[in-house]
Amino acid sequence: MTTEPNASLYEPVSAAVNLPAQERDVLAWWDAEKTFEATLEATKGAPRYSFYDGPPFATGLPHYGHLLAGILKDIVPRYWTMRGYHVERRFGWDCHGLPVEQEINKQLNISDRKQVLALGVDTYNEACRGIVKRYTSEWQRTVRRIGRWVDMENAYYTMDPTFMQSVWWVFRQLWDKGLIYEDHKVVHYSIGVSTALSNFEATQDYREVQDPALTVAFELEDEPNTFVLAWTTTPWTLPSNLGLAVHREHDYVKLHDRTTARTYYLAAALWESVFLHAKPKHDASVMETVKGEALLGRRYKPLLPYFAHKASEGAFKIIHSDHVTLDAGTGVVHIAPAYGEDDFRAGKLNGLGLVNPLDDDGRFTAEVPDLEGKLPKEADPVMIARLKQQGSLLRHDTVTHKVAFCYRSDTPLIFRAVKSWFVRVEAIRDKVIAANATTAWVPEHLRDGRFGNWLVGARDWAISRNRFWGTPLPVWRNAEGETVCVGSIEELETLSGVKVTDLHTHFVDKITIPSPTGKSPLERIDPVLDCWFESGSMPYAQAGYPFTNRAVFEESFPAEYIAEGLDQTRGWFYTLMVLGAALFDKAPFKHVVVNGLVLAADGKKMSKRLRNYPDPNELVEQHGADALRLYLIDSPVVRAQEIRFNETGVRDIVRRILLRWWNAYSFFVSYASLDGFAPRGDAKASDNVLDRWVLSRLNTLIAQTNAEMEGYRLYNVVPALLSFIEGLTNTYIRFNRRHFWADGMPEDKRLAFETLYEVLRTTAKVMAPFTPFLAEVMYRNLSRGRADAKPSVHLEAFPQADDALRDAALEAAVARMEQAMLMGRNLREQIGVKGRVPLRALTVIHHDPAVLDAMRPLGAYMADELNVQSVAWSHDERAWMTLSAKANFKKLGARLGKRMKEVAALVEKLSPDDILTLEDGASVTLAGEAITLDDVEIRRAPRGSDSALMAHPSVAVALDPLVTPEQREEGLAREVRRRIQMARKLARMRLDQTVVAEICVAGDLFEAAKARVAWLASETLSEVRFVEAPTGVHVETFDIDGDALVIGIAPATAAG
RNA sequence: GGGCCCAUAGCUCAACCGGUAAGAGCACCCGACUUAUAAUCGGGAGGUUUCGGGUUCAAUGCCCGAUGGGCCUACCA
Repeated sequence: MTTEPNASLYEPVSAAVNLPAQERDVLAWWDAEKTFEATLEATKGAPRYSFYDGPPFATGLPHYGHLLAGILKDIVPRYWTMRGYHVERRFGWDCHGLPVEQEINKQLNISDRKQVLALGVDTYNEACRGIVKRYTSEWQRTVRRIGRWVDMENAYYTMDPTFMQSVWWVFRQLWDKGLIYEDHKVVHYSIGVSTALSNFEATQDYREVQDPALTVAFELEDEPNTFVLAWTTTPWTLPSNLGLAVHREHDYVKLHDRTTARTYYLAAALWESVFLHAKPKHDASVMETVKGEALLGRRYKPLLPYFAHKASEGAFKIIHSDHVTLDAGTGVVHIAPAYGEDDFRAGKLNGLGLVNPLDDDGRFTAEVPDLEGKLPKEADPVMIARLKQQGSLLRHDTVTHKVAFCYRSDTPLIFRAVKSWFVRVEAIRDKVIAANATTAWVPEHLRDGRFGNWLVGARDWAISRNRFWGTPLPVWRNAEGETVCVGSIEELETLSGVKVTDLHTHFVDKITIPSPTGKSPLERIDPVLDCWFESGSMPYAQAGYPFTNRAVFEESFPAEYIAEGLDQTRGWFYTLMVLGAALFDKAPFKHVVVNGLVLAADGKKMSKRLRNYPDPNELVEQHGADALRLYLIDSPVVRAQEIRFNETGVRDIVRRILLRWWNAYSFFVSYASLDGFAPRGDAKASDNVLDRWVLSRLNTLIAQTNAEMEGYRLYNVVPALLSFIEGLTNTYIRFNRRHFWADGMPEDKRLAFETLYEVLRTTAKVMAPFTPFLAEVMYRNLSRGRADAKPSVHLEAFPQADDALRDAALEAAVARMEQAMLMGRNLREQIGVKGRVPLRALTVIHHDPAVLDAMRPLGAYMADELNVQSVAWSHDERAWMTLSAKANFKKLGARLGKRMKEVAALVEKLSPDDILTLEDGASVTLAGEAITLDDVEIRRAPRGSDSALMAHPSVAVALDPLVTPEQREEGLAREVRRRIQMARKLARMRLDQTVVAEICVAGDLFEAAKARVAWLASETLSEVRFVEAPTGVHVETFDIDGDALVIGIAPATAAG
């Protein structure tokens, strides 16, 4: 450091700072200097810290949820970069899937599959491709503005051929492991638009509707005139009935109904509601009760003739199903495997087979001649009439329930089995759970709670979608059933002999693969992959693994860190975990920080229509990105809870943290410039107590911040920072100001500068990951003239705590001092003596002399702050206070258990001598228990005396309340001084300008002022004159406790 | 319907995963200070820790139930 003394080393700093404007300058500078790239360059070759960025859908604009996630995705990588790791950050875009198709459907006015086919899949897909990058520039702007460093230029797109090829590879891996199969899946199906709907689409619109509720009698094969009663709200599914389900553990009754002269089976718990409580009431009586178990396997006559031939294939029997409940109906569920998920599962499990007499438009086929061409809802009345006529309908009621509607065609959705491809998640569930057990979550409970539960209940994952804009399933098949799964572009080229440039359906569907055995050519099957399959493949696909970047992938898998919202439990977290476990038996990430939902200030969802939240861009321009970043990580949202977004909260961060911090910095820069201070780097050499204290606090902050960041507890960072900044401004600078005002550069002043410099520059480094802008500005200015300075704070190493500088006893002593001052001010208020009237003595009381010794160096600060003439120290507590003891419940409770109460009562009766014994370190025996000082809590209370006293567990103080006339007068003189200063200020005199102060005052004030006129003159840089009618460039009249004080200020003449 | 999370001062949040006078900040009222601070500092008021049971020597915290909110999930035919 070879800076010339007296040269102003630092850029001048204004106390009034426009943070957002400053941030914009920093952004421009980062861009110009390519600082982000420089941090990557600087860490090249260092160990990798791997971060995976979950891709957002490219179809919307960024909102607070994205901002929040973006901030979490920035802070952690910045931190680990400063810790010396190489942290690549690559943005990604989720390009495929429904949201994009929907945009295009809206644009092209398309409502169903046929229209797409009519238009041409190539045209359709290219239209989709065309809008994917629509919002990238908005995203880039916002991501940049919040200070997130991420490579958006080389972002991965899930629609890139390299990405899609890796997805194929992932699929092929699963295929080879036998984890892929094709089956039916029961899905929401819209007969209005002849297409299956995704869950997302299907649950958009639930409505209350009334449906028929039929109690239908199925006659048993082997027991004439005996029927099993089943309940259904979908009469149209009855032709497809292939089974009846009971629960094996439920009780069923066989009862005779004289009204219909038949015998029925139904659940014991429900027979009365069916026969007695409803109208018409039947004359029925129970014959016997059996377990459902006893009914299993019994066969019944097909209700309707259409599929009667299925009897030979195992249909028309009574089976067990867990989904049978006793809440409503008869405790017997009619099973139509094609038209319900539970039905499907139960049917499959029991070999009932499957019939599906609906065509793609939802109309009955010729398999059911009576209903041919009818829609399900049209079939209902026909069925009801038929059942009634054939005597199969016991009851016909109506129920009101919620039903999903098609949001496009306004028709109720039905459930219908469609062909679908699956990943056998259930087969590898244990592996997935084991992989999950290796991960660390914030908040912890999610891993085994919400997410863990989800894994435990995981079902096979349906990965195919009958759509167009997505990665095609890489399966080719011919009519004879020969099937090939293709795992790469090259393989497809080899197999087909066709050059492949793009993997979307409108390219690869044209490609056929000749049959290896000379049969008909293999064609690609129809569906595309669920886009969640693609985002789950992201760790492999972003690298193009295994075709490219093998080494990069291997180094970066699994990720050290990911961060997304709580909604990804069922989304990205899940698909990542399933694929990671399936492919590599590994969790693809080690740490995950889960953020909660950002709500508007009114607790509702943020809604563009309601305009119940501030525009993110405007907010950032108003308060700055640093403030937003701190606000968000200091909220419950980083613990996966929701946050009510409050603009005033962001403003508070600016006021409570950023401005205070800035003011400390600007204080330093202005005085350092004034004095030509140039750092030598020897702050440690200072033996000044506050210098040592603030360095200790700084190192404690560093240690805490590292510990919290290593545990990914971002929410603990801001509180520690806040208390540090508070101490820096309100204790360190406030009590140290005099040092900085000294003339010249005495050693103690120089060391104070060194200390403050060290603290500010280090704080900038500590804060760099959190408030990257402000930290950058301060660091760069404070680094001027240093040979070892980096161009940017973000190229610095994150500070490590120097334990040698940490002094817990000193931190405790200063905390006691702060407490003592607080109580001192409070006492002054109690005894009604203002701060300007000096008091004679403050006594600091603590039983431990060592504690007093530690505080002794701080006595001068206390005397000054509390305006007392002397500070006394006393360890004789009993001379000042009455002591009592109370049990330390935590300590004793663990030991004593039930005897706690007894001992606690005895502790409260301890004599002062006993307490003293304890304080001296000896023990006292109570009810046979040895009690030591640690086992009790000493309470202190003032004792009658002429001193005002206040006690706190950490320290007690007493103030001598005596005010002599002398003291009173001095107080009055200070009042006058203050008024002169004020008048000077009002007269706009320069700080160093000598003035003439003409004063008119009477009574005590006059006496006090007159007696100390020389003191007043030197304190206020004035020539004080007592006159009848003050004059000057400014004349001000003050009121001091009812007495008038008139002051006139004029500049002193040059002569003096 | 199921799962998970949440409920503490008017508002936003703490409280060392059972320990005994529940803490901040903002807002409010009063006061002080104003030679770093679009400030700052002190004081005051404000709580049956949503409600009801239970476990325990001890519950804001654990258990059960209720109420309210949120997220996820789900065709009880």
